[in-house]
Amino acid sequence: MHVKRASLLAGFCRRLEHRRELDDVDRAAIVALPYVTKTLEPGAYFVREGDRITSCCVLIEGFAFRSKIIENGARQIVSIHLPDEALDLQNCMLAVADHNIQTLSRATLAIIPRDAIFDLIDRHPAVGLAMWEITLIEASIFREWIANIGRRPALGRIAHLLCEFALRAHAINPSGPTSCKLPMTQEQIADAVGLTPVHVNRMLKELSASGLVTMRKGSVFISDVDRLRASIEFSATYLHSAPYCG
Amino acid sequence: MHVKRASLLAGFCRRLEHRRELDDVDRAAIVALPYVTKTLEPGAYFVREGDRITSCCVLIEGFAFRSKIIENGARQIVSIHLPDEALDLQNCMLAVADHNIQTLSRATLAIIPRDAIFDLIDRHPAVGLAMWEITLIEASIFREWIANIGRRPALGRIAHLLCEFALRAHAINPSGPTSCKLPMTQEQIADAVGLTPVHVNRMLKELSASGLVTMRKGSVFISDVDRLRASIEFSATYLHSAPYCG
DNA sequence: CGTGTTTTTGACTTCAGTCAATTAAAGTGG
DNA sequence: CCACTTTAATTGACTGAAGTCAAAAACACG
Repeated sequence: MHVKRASLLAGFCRRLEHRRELDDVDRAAIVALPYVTKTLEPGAYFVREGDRITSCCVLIEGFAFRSKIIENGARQIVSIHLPDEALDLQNCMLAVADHNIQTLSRATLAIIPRDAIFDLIDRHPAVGLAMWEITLIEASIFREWIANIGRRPALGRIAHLLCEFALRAHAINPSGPTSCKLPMTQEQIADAVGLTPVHVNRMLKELSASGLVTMRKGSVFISDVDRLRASIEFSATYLHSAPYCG
Repeated sequence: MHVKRASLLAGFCRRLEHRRELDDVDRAAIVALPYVTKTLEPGAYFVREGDRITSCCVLIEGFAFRSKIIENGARQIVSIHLPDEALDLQNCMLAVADHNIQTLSRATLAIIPRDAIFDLIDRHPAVGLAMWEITLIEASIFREWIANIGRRPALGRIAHLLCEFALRAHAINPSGPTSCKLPMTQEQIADAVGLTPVHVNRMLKELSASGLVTMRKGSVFISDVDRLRASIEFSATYLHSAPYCG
């Protein structure tokens, strides 16, 4: 029997199918997308604000985040990305980047030429719709972050971030454990929730004292997701997600 | 000569064309979209978190905003809408609303059945792409709001909100004056920038003392947009907008 | 081991929140 | 047109959550 090497885009394809029913032709087209892979060290930039975008990256392995730098030099992280997510559909469609994209951990990407994406959308409307929906869910997450940063106290903000990450991570691998590791330093968490690293440290220690998380080696381990969720009355509707996320 | 009554969607159509070249057939299809109009009083809700969405509204006249309510009852406004903008393409595509939509001032809407939108996208891919781009720009604005709330001090946050509004308002009517009226109470501004009404009042008085704004009757008048922009080094790249907004 | 992050701590400051009362506007009805 | 109600804006005194600074400890890693 002939074994065909699986495209690294299979996971991405699965994510799309999650949103919209695709047929074999659609699936084949996604998996046949041309790409080159690249592996980056933690913290490496691969898109900077102002860049003209000529390709669209799918995160194959590892974690990444997007950020903005404001006038005074402060950084705000605006989203965190898990494997099999498209990192800059947003930038790609709009041609010029309005934010930076960086790796969190060591990560490998599949870099797809912009034209190939447009071509795919053109020939496979269902795929285009699925991609649109994915960007809409990202927008929903942005809204939740606005509310998180704008209206929740420090402890709740951090807990919310951790919950969201834990749920999204679990959604990738529903059969796995619910506890998980978020590979972010306290400084990065601070930049994601609009606090200072010192204050994040104080709050994390509180969560740690309640046995909800532990910290080690530039990562936070979320040990008791359920209790963490309950403690902040976390609602996952904004993730518009598959059943196991509701 | 036969005069055809113009569709109220002409402005919306123009907005789409701004993003993507459309042909006469596309244009005709947009303008021919079925709709009913509705006029709402200030503060009226027309979508609530959790609603199942069966239609998509275009704001014809007046202003509107979207908001979320968190566990403790606090409200966070996540976006502000101007005439000719689609108010819930986002919700519409995702079927269930993750946030509320309310009018700011008295407003009239064109309510378009969801199916008609899907049909339009289906038959006119260029229109679909233009709509997608519009939702992507909204996402870019969400990111900027995250950075605004997360990393700017109170005065800068408010000034940024005012600048953004002034620019977007001016973009609708480039020949008009740059000064403009934002029909929001100080409490609403507070909910948009993640502050308390009391503190917004203090900051607004500072801006007012510098001659940048005046307040009257539940509205803020932005009198000197250029100086306001300069004072916070406002950059409009995130609006991905037509030349006159850059 | 030594070096550079990352985390932790403590003392101190400040920006923004809270509370509560006052004033000012806008709208209503007689 | 004026009392009457309501909503929005304003003020001042006080509090407190989060920021700042700076130094020490703890890792992680070559």
